[in-house]
Amino acid sequence: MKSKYTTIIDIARQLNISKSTVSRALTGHPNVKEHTRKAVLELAATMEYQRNSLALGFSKHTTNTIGIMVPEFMSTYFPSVIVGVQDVMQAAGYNVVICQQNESYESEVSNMKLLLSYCVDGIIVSHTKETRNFDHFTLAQRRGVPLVFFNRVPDDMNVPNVVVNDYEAAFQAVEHLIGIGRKRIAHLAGPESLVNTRLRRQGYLDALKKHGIPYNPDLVLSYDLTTEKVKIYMKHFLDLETPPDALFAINDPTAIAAMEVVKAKGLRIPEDIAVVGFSNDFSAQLVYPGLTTVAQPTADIGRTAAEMLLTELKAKVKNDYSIKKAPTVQLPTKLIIRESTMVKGKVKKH
Amino acid sequence: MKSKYTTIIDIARQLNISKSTVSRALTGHPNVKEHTRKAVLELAATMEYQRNSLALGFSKHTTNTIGIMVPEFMSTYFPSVIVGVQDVMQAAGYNVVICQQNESYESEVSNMKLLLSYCVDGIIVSHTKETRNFDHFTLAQRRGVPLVFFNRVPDDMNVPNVVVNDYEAAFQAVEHLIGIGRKRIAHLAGPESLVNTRLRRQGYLDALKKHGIPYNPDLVLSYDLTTEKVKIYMKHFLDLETPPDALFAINDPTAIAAMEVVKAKGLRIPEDIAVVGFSNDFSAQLVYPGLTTVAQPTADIGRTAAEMLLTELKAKVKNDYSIKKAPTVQLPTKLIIRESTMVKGKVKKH
DNA sequence: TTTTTTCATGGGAACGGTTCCAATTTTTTG
DNA sequence: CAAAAAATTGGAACCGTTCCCATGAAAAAA
Repeated sequence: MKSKYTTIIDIARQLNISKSTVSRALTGHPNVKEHTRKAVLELAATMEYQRNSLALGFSKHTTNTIGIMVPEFMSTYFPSVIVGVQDVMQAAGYNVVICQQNESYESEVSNMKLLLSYCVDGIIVSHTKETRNFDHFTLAQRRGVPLVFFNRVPDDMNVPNVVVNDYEAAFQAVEHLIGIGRKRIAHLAGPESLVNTRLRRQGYLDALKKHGIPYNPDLVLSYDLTTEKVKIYMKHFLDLETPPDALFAINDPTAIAAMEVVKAKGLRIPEDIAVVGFSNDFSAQLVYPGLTTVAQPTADIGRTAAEMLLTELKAKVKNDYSIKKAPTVQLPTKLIIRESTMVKGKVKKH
Repeated sequence: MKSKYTTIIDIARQLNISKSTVSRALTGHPNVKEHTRKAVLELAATMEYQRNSLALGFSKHTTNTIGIMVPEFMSTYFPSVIVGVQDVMQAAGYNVVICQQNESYESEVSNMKLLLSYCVDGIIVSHTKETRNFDHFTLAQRRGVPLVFFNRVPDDMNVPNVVVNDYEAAFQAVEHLIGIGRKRIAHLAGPESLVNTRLRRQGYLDALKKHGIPYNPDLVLSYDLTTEKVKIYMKHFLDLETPPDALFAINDPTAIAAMEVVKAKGLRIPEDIAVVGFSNDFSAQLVYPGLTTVAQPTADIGRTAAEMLLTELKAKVKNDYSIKKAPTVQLPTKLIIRESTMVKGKVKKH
């Protein structure tokens, strides 16, 4: 049995015209007689004709589709970036397919191959916490498929990217903790592989230095972003001879998991330990007490990344393969102060 | 300039053999001399050959890729279903692409066309709250592309689906509210278009009936699942002459938004108003007070849907287009009782 | 050694669409 | 009304891969 799909050949046969004419009629080519065009369009509708994108992409080597790949989406950060991306790309007439690596390097490589083998026109991506080898990304570049990174950006690739000033934001966050009188500020950092980890930690270190607080290596731990580890490390902090009086966490899930430990131990937030997170996840406002955190303009990050990709796509069409420095856009963050760092009476009442 | 992609023809030319042999060597066909196979594989590696899935899918009319489409992913429900789906499908050797409708019918139709035009082998889907016309889904069926629905299932389509017993779960949730002595139980229902809305409301109604509580239409409002509306409707409930003493919300985001209103008004939860949500979103345990809710086995829902799709795909290969009733799998829910309905002293201390 | 079978390879059609070029028809112009 | 120009249409190549069929070579059987 033949395929159930209607093809332009089926239409051509029925109308006794050539498939070229059918193709022209369907794509809106000017040189088709009105009468013919109408007949084709009508028959196409009744036969439920739908253009085969595989055949099209195959022959044109371009698909009008872009991919976005995110390492996870259990927090609201990545989903909301995606919504921003879809916003812009759909308005520009592009389709968007989403891939998720589940924080697995292997998954990332295979998703990348999937996207490339389907000839997407461009890819917006944030890499996993495991990624140390970037060959699968440079491959895309060699193939002429433009990439735009956001949030997690490989530091030795010349590639357009959208980020926030992690260093500055972390600096401010820690300065805020110092401002409310904290001296023993612990830091739960992320995996070394992420730029964010390094930048935020540097911000932490420099804020301490500026205010004359000596750096205490016992109070800084890098970890792999799994909930179990937070619990272990936070317990470790609390069991120190002189435990910390504040925590700056690499992100909100970390902060929230740490808060659980603090509360379970019967300590008060912020009185005993003030806590600051990062990214202003939706849950930051829900948790008790409300979590002070660095807000990122997630939807804007998505929109900006999408616009940068559109620029790349246009440049590519014009064959403008200039080997200049790839653009970086830095969007502003904002420290959102909530109860987890409000000491003087001003605690939200429930 | 030629395409930057390496093709089997490039390899064939370099090795001075035919493309058929190259193809066979690459796909692991048995009838290739070991010597030849090795040469091909080596050259393919050095030339960074990567099979063009468009050409492949185009010629075979099957792509080894499935699509999953979800209406939104700002809550943890859908992302965690997706993870379950990926789990099973990747193990079965399938690629997974994700689409998001953003609760827009238009987006749903265009995503559906996108997936079909890319010849995905099957689609797992939950429709938007706006969807009333299901032609874009029956089209897939007519094309022989198997569908599996979950959570939001069109009620007049004979299609495999994975659900929970919304009716029973709602019944239990409301019975629980009655059990703690509530008589004026309000219900914020979802849009009429969703089966879930209707089933959960029926559960609500029948629980009231069973316990001899007369149904009060003033206490039931259907709404469109937008946060602004919750606020308006919840205020409306609280301004009633005799306001409700409990709320059963269609889902957790609704419950949480409603709780905001209650707290802003200075009322206590659960003393003045007890609240129950649905789905056990990650935020349900974070919000203060902890939200009583109906837990759904999200990852299992995803895994089950994926397995059903695999069954469909196998049946299709065997040409087993039996026109029997499509299977429905109902997975168990569990009422998670938290502080938002704990009256007798047992309130979690912070 | 001859015949048969198996193995390895090459050739070419097919998949569905676009696009260029040539051919035909229609329209315009002289 | 014939010639030129423009509009419309058909034919064929092309995109990368698989797969069927044919062919030739090598191995096994007679």
